[in-house]
Amino acid sequence: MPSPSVEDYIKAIYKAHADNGSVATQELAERLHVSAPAVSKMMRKLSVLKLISHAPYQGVELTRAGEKLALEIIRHHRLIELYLVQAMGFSWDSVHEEAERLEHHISEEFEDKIDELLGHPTACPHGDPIPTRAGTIAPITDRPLALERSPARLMVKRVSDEDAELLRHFQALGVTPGTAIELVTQEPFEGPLVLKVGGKRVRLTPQAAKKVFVDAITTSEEDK
Amino acid sequence: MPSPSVEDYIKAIYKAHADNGSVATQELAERLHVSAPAVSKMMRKLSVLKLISHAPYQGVELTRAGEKLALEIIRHHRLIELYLVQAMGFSWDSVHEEAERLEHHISEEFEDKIDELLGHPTACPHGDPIPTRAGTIAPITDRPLALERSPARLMVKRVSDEDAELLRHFQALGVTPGTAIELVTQEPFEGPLVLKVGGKRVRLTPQAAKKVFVDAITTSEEDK
DNA sequence: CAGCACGCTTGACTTCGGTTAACTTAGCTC
DNA sequence: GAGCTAAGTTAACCGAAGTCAAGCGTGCTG
Repeated sequence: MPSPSVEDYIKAIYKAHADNGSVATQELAERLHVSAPAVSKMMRKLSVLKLISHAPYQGVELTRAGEKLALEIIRHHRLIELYLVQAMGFSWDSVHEEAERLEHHISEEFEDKIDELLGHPTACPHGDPIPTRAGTIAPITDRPLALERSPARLMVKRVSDEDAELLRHFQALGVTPGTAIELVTQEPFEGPLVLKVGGKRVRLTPQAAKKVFVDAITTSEEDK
Repeated sequence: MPSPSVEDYIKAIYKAHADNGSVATQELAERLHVSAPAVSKMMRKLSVLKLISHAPYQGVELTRAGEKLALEIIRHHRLIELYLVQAMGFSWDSVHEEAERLEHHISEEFEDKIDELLGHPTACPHGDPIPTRAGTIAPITDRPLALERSPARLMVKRVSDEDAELLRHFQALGVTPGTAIELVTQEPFEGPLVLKVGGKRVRLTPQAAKKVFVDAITTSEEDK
């Protein structure tokens, strides 16, 4: 059974890969709040464990075993987040940290139980897909709202879960997963985006809009 | 914030004290499945942390700070156990291990939330009292069933939670906290105790009867 | 294409929690 | 009260995961 530390590294590699495509030593160091040498050393260890493939000075890549482990931890994380929100009444801005700790310490039975109690959900409170037990995950099709350039009707799919402050802001604006919004315009000189959310006009800085992920509205969602 | 390891030692000291009155190095080593030297070293550390007072070769005693820490961990443990059973539908013989891990990793907010969701309970599924947040605990008044010598009507208060097999046995017999039982007799030569539980006669080995804790029946419980 | 800067890795050391082996100490037995 | 035994402690060491300082490698820049 891998240590929490190993799990954190594997998860960070998975996320860096998903976010950037690349996985640099330094980036992992920043994500994990450790020094670069700590990362280098751990990479060797993970190589030996066959969780990554790693040619020194080149990048790092998860093996299938590493990916499965990453997805299992992420599954734990997202199921826990959703359970905390839906079953226990926590607010969506307060569950990330708790899940971050608990994800390393729950049993398979616990995982299965909350999955069952939640009715086999497919997304966490922030809209991220929940991996299956088998180690697969729905592909991401959404794009950052910040990249949308022309007015359009859009569906909020996900928001970044790591900044509680920002999550409260999104909630106050009504920008939450499953909400249909309309991008009206962007104010000049990299100014805020102007949106229509539930009939109200709201403004969102480009910074914040990077953390909101949207998709074109599908016909089945038209009734919103 | 103390490490899980420190918490485990403090909890073991508390329990050894409660069970035996004394706290020997060797006993802690057995309870924690570590070597005696590991205990010795940790005792020095806990002394420095002012969680215990420890004169070498003499026993060890929790300070008030140590006791508070022990009670906080035990509170976590018992609240988690109860939540797993009552809110999530786990069986009472399967929750000890899960609680053993999770007790070290939940936040104060989580602790408060389950306390609230459970309606500020006073006992875990095995009948052990739940310490308060302030670090107090209801005194134990029950005695091991194995020590009862004469026929009597008794109330099951607690059962030991550490052996899942035994818990299933107790459940099958109907010997659970809150159940009134009647001690009929003990068969000769340290034979099993004969009980009446819910109208049925059942037999319990002295070994098992050591793990059941009973009290005289109070008038308010007469209606059972 | 030489040189250099930056990023990555190696090396030497720390802390934490554990081990085994060797040695004290307390308390019991004669 | 001397001596032994069992329990407790100290010493030397290990592995995990981290640190800082120093040394490589890659690839961009002039």
